Formats: sequence, C-alpha cells, structure tokens
Amino acid sequence: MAAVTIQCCAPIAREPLSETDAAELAVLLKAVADPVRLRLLSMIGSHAGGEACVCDLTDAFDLTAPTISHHLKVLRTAGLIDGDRRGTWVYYRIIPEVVNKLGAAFAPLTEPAPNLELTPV
Amino acid sequence: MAAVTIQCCAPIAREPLSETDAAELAVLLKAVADPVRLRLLSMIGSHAGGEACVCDLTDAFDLTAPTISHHLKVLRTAGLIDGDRRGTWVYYRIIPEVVNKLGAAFAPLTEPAPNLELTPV
DNA sequence: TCACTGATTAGAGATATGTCAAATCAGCAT
DNA sequence: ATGCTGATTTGACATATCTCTAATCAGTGA
Repeated sequence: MAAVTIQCCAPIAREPLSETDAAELAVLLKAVADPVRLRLLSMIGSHAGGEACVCDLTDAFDLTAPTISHHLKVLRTAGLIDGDRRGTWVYYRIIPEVVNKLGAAFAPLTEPAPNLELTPV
Repeated sequence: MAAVTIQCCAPIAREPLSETDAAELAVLLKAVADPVRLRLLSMIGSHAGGEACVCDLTDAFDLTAPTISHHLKVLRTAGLIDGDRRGTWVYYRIIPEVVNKLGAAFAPLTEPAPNLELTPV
C-alpha cells in the first residue's frame, strides 16, 4: 500500500462533485431523506419475495392511504422503486441499480469504517 | 443469522428499518439532499489537507456568502462537518465517522459478499 | 349493473426550506 | 480607536413539502 494520502472515506470526499452530478445525486437523496420513505424503501427491499403490497405498507404507519401513496410516488418518480398492479393489489419492488448509486457515492471504500467491520460468516 | 436470503443490496434493504433508525438516518440525508451542500461536502472532503477555507468554497458558487454560511451550518448541525476559525478565516473538515454512516446504510455489499456480513461493533 | 375494497389523484392548509439584503460579529492592520 | 475583510446571524419572502379530506380510478364479485 504505497503511501498515497487517502483522504477519508467516500468517493464524494475524494474528488469534487461536478455540478450536474451533484444535482443528480440530490434528486435521489431528496427522495430518500424522509423517515417514512426510508422505512417504505426498507420494507419493500427486505420483504420476502423482493416485493411488497401497498396494503401491507399502509398498515405499518399511522398515516392515511393517500399519504403513503404520495410517498411511494416520490420514490417511484426518483426511480428507486417500481410497482405494478396485480388484480386488486399493487406491488412495489426496489430497483437495485438505482439504490446502489447512493451506496456508491458514500461507500467507505477504504480501510474499514471505524464503527463497522466486515466479518466472515 | 447464517445464510439469510440476500435480497439485493443495501443494509437498508435487508431488514426493515426501525422507526428511530429511520428518523436518525433521515436527519443525515436531509442535510445532504441538496446540490449545494453535496458539493460543499465534496469540496471540503477532497480538499488538500483535508480541510477547506470558507473563502474558497464561497467563490465556487453563484450564491451569496450568507447562503453558503447557511448551508455549512446545516451540514455542521447534522454532524457531518466541523469547523474552526484561524485568524480571519474559518476552516471546515469532514467528520468521517458520520459520513460513513451514509455509506453503511446504502453500501452495495453485493458481489463479493455471499459469505460476508456487515456487523456493527 | 351495482356495490365494495384497494389505490391514486386533486386540492387545501400548515410547516419547512433556500435565497437574499441588511446588520452584526471576529480578527487584523493601520 | 478606526477601518477593512471574512464570516455569521437576522428577518423576510417565495417556493417546496407533508399531511389530510374528498373525489376518482381499477378490479372483483354479487
């Protein structure tokens, strides 16, 4: 490991973000920068089968159906999830390539993060 | 926790985020979900020496000094950066541990990962 | 066709956010 | 002290966001 001065952590912190890259990333981040939408995304992504029914999601919150619908639309518009109707119900699933963009921007690609550890299982 | 069905990508998508975790993460994400603040964070992190003078930052934008100051405050309040005055100038630097939390949430621990697991310590 | 359930859209109201001009604070140097 | 430059705070304004109710759309089944 030659003595390259490693700044710190994320790609974002290794080279100045271009104006357009910043604008693009911000769209994704805005979509995700809300507790309800974070939980929705998380629930959809971790749901068995890789998709979740809106009916399941709505029940998990103290919010009205239209509000959940609104948040799902924000996530969908940002390209983070996609959904389709099957009969009476609508199912949503994550679009991994887009979610990964977030990870790529902030991924600590260097020495193990101070409070995280990669362990064999 | 052995051989759990790996859904797709980020930790966020592997298990439903708790309400408090979501709220906490959202604070960080809100701070970062703005093109100007993304670029500020990026410029600070990638600046030689690991820190950047406000004077340098201000010049890079078509915004007034108070506006830049406001954005820096948002980042600082979220705990992503810290700054101190040295004489006439104020210098900001990234707090890697906090920035890494973003990476940890969305890190695509995919391909080389079938038998690796991200565990908090 | 009509009623019923699940989901989205439309519209409204309260709150939050991004920006600026003006005022203020902090150091430095006449 | 006085003034000068760099940075922050304050106050205001326009816009965006989050939530709700009411209305509408989509499918199913009597």
